[in-house]
Amino acid sequence: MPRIRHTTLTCSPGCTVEATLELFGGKWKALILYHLFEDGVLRFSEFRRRMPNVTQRMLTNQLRELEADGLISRTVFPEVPPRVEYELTDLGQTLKPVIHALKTWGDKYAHSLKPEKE
Amino acid sequence: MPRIRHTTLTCSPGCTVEATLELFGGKWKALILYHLFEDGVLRFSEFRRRMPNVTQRMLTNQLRELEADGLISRTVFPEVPPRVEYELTDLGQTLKPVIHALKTWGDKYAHSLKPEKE
DNA sequence: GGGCATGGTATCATTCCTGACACTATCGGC
DNA sequence: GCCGATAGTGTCAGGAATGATACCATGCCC
Repeated sequence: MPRIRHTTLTCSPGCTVEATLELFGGKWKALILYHLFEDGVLRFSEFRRRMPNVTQRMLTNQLRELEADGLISRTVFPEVPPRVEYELTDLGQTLKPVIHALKTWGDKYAHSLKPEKE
Repeated sequence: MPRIRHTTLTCSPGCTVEATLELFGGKWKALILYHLFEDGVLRFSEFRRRMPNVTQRMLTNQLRELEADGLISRTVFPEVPPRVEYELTDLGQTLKPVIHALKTWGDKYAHSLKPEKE
């Protein structure tokens, strides 16, 4: 449903860069992954607390897409009130250096960007 | 004009991740940067050859945004036919490890993604 | 004097992303 | 029997991101 996936990877030598980016290019996905790297396991409501300006619908969406891509797993506990836990899959774990690189760069250079609007 | 920039970086601990992503989250920006890391200096037409399925308008757009963010520089040579060269700024150079991380991950794992559509 | 190359712009359409808001189920506690 | 908590879903709408297409200026070459 989101952007067209380049599964063939034949477009160009740098195509895998594109492909990787499409995995967590969603507006909140990188943040979701980041929090999972920090905390390990998170419930839906814990995400909401960490990311207050994300609507419930968006959060669900992004989580589902990450799940569909095999980066995170979703475990439902049949309790009342319901409990759902999200954590990284093995594949998701491999993204750690990538997210880490993003974070490191951001911490270092984000302040040196020309302000735009806000 | 694009996504709202988080210049304040006060939203959350992982906000810089977001901020970084917004720099090259454009559909073709990462690819542009990648090619610049590979080739050093590129003319407009050389980008077009390397990325045939990007329209001229999009390419111009993305290049201008990267320039506005201070990641690449644009040099016009007053010749005929005109010549314009793009290269990474010092700030742009610092993104190398990030793009590299994306590429490395993609090369390793992109094939193991569930195919979607295409 | 027509065609080509370069590096674009302008305009319009469409598709996709994102957000607001309302609504649902269940069970326990008061 | 009403409220709250949790983890959502459904529908609608607005705006942003992207694409298609056509157009422009210049000077050289033939």
